[in-house]
Amino acid sequence: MASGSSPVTRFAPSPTGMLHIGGARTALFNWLFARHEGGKFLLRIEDTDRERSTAQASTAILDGLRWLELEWDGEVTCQSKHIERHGQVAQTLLDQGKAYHCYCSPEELTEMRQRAKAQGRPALYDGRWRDRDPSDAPQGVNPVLRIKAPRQGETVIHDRVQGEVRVSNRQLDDFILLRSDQTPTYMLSVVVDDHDMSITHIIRGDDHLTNAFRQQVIYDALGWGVPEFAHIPLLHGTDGAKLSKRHGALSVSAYKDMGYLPAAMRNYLLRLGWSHGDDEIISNEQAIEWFNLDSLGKSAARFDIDKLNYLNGHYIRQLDDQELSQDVLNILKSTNSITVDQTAQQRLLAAMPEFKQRAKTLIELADNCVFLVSSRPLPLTEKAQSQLSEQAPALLAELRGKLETTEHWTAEALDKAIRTFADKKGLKFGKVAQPLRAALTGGASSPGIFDVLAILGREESLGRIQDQAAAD
RNA sequence: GCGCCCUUCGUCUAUCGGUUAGGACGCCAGGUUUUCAACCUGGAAAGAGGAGUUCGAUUCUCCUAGGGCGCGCCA
Repeated sequence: MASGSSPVTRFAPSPTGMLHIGGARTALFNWLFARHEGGKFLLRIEDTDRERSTAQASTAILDGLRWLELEWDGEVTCQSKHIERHGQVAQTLLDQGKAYHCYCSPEELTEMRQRAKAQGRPALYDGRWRDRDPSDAPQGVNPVLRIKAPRQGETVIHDRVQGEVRVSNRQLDDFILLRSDQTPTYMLSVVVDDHDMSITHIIRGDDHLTNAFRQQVIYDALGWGVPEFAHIPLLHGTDGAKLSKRHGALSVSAYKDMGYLPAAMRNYLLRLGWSHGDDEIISNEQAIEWFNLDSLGKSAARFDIDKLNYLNGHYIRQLDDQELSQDVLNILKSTNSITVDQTAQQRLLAAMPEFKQRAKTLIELADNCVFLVSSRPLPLTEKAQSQLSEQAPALLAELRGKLETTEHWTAEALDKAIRTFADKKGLKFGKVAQPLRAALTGGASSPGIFDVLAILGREESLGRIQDQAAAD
């Protein structure tokens, strides 16, 4: 049983695709539990399906975990390395009469299931080779090895999330341990590996809940203690359907590309199925301090991008300006083919305190920053063009003359100068600010106009105003 | 078909038999204002349905409905 003072959890993905957010959350919970308990968080790649496993998927999963900053302990284990050991365990089961060979063909099994379904019985293997004399074995057929599952009574698992779950053994059949090519099945491999790796807590999606019964049967046959189970509810897409690739870009790397922060992602995922009273914004430290299995919910949750956006905005505002401007710089370089020189870099850094207040994602932040590093003359959006119609060019020409004489190019001084200018002209401040904004940014919305002016600097600002001002 | 799991505002959730059913996102209104955000204030918004247990059920039990998962020589 899971006694002892140092729990060991594991995340055991099969390398058949990207790490999606459902898997990411499972990893997060395992990681948090291990960190909270001062135990270990191990990573095991379940690659026994040679057909579908790929090295790329393996790499993608590892990259996803690294991005989320979920550090695993020790070396990554590959299940395929333990095949020999799995075979040995199967052999002892056979030797002890707890497993047997079955010579059924796939067609025979399919027919068996179909008939059972049609008759309203569970679609299970009927155990026809269980007590059959081995001398009946057909020639030239490689048998599979099946476990002798109990036929009476019931199998009970104690789950930290689901409670005590019991099922009649009539619902369990003599499932396969070793395929006809002698390779172990998932059911055997997980049990042996979890045991050999001294896993104390198995935290995984509740799509494995019914597997747990079968695994319990193996544990019992082997006389091994069973780890603690915690089957967490699955994540659903926005529409309530199962999370799948069809429901949008749901791999972890896709969220990275969309400009989400790992901290936001972790916070969001944590609150999907786990709670700590009314707390919503939970730091990594708090999460580790607070995480427990008892506060896990039992029902499936839908993915809600709005809330992720909100959290991401929050964490962007928390981020260090230096780090943030570097992120923005990288995005701008890769997406806008803009040459970002020294001044542009300085502008970005100077812009961060203001600009980070108004972005939900890194991508949005970078978009908002583009005008800072664009070279003159700026392209104008439709809205900017309308702001620059009629009297605006003349107004800007006049304003430019005024600003040229401004001694100190600071937000404070410019504030004063422009307000005075508007007053003298008998204009509402906005009537001056909007055309100015259009000239400076090429758009109709931006952070405070004085900040923009200060960030762009005297020369660039005056130049941009000049571009849109009426000729003398 | 058989089995298991789930069901509180649109969404994520709190509630460990007694609450005006709380918070958050989103939404609406107002404030701030120089645009967009951010921020502040206020508002609308929920116990799937039905039985039972109980002085009293969102909370416990059962049934129904709906949803999910599993039933592979996949993991």
